[in-house]
Amino acid sequence: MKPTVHDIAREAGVSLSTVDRVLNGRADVRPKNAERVKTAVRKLGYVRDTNAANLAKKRRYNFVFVLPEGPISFVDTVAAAIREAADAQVTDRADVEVRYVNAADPHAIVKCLKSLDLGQLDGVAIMVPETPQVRDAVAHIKSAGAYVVSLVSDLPNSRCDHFIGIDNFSAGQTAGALLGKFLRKETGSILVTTNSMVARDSIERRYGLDEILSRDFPGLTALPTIEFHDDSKRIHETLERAISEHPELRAIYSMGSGNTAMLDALRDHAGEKNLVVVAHDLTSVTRQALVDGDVDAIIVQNVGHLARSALRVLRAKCDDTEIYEAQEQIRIEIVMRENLY
Amino acid sequence: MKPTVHDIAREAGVSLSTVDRVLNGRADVRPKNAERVKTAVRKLGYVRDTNAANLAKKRRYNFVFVLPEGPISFVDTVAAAIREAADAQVTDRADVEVRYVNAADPHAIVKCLKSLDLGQLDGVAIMVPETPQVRDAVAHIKSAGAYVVSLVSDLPNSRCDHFIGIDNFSAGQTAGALLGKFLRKETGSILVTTNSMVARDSIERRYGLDEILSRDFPGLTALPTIEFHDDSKRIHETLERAISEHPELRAIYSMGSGNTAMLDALRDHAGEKNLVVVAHDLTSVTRQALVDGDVDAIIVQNVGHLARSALRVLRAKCDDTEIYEAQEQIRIEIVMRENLY
DNA sequence: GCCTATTTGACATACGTATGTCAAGTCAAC
DNA sequence: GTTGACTTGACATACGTATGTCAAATAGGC
Repeated sequence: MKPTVHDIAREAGVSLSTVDRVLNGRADVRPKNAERVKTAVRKLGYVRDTNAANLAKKRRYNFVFVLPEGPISFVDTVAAAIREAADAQVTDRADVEVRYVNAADPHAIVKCLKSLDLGQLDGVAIMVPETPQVRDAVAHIKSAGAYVVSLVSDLPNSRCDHFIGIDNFSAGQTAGALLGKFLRKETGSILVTTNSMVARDSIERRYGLDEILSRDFPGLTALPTIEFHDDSKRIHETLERAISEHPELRAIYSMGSGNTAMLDALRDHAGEKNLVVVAHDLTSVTRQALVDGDVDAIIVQNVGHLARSALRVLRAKCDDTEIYEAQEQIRIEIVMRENLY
Repeated sequence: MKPTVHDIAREAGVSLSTVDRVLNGRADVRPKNAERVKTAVRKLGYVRDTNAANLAKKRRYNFVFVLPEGPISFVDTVAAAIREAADAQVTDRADVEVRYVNAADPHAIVKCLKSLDLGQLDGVAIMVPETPQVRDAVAHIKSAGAYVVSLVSDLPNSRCDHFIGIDNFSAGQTAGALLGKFLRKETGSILVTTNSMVARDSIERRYGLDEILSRDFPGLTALPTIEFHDDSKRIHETLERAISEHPELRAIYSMGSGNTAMLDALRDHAGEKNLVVVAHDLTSVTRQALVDGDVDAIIVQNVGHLARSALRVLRAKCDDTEIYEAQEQIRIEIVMRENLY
């Protein structure tokens, strides 16, 4: 039988009230008695029944997700996953709200974070680039007693409670290894594209790619990263030029958002080149491209897992409960047409 | 505010007792009143608070896992994952026991299944091949009110409540696609090995492989499957012969257990051939082989996910709660050195 | 040893559900 | 209209925890 507070009281030779005061820090307790309670807790291996406690407290968890706004289809899939997870039983007692900010504007991000009702808030998951202002806002939220996790892109200098996402350096390595193996005996160059290198993600992926290519696939050269800042004309021109200027072009690695334009351009300009294509993130566009055979493989972080993990981690933090790391580890998945889900 | 049984009673104009009788089928209730309760439930969208109910009932869940015994390292990883999941908070209120049977002996399996204390049992997850006897035993367990899920290998003709595992046909397709893409412009043959084709898994994977090769990679031919029945000498000889007899050999696909022997043999006999190797299941052996570069990619079903999923599904069945399909979907993962976890 | 401030314990109530007892109510058949 | 069988409602208790009230116990300062 699991010990209860009653057992603790008996073991410690104090009353239930005192046990409660120690466990919940509700009033001054003489050090001697506090120590006896703590000893009894350790001795009996007491762990609070969070469900019963939540029942008694009528506990609700208030969580907010802050996502970048704009026409980024990956973010849409994340948002959908959050809503689905919030609806499912995974999140009893949790109210979750999704807010959007202009991620390119640190000021706007901070404004959004400052506008949170810290009295109500239990935790927030944020998916924005790190800036000093964001770092301060995170600290502010934490000082108010709420928990903060970063989602998808890490905020290494902010004191977040957890990071929910993949290691982008490894993701870049994985892409590089895939490209290298797909091009096994071939040599040539790889076109690397992204919407913007401002996002830390792309930078890290690029590092990972370069590292693995130079170490394991010296016959392959990655061309300088092309950024096309939501400009589909630019990607068309760039791709066209790259194909004509680089007859040795063998592959394309699309590192981040903006797959749509890249894939459109690819269809127009590279029909006969038979390029190997690796992209990131499973969206309706990349999904279709996989099915059509326009993309060979996609590097994926499962958005359902991201959403559920963020919620579980925030809850665990609120409950001061251990995080089940094995479950919260977001894996770098490789998806091809055959294991598409 | 979520409606409670009190709200239902008020809405239906009956007493709490009657609501309880209807909700838990505890006694005869006049049809008219039963209908009023059910209507109120629907109208208010009442859902039972399982945590509160479990608290009141002092509910415990009794689950048993039945795994194949013998020196199968994949099974060891599954068992470890089950124990880890059972220890973690994921499984409050659950007692889980792991039993081993000789999976090659249908009689032994049935004996094990019959020996379960059906009075205590709430659910069982079984990882054994399907036979008519097993099918009957499953039916027997179910008729006693316990739930049954199949783990890793499906029992399509038994009336299990759920299957926790991957689609092995798709897994074979995935392996085929990987091999095809790794060998992009090459032609030649692929050696296919397994410990035993008795297991349905291997058969399905082989079908998937053949399907994808003939459709998408006609230049590649899969040789007849070699079974080596726990005989490491046989795999050595076979591999040696295959390499000498098939100069066009390009790759090896190890479909199931027995990777150890296969990899040993590979190191001895195929040093200079530079074969592409795809195997199944992440064990200490395949993990090391990945790191050493002896294997190019591994098709994985995450054992932690398998274990947690089995437990969640069994609970959901016991609670008559909806299964969160998106979460329970076991993915066919592709693991290379770079995204190894 | 007394006074006061602090600490403690006993008790009650609650959360949402389960389950039992027993008296009161309702119904159908005679 | 009465009987007996069935159905219902009121109430009590419980699960493990939280939280409040108030009187009693205790410690420390004198």
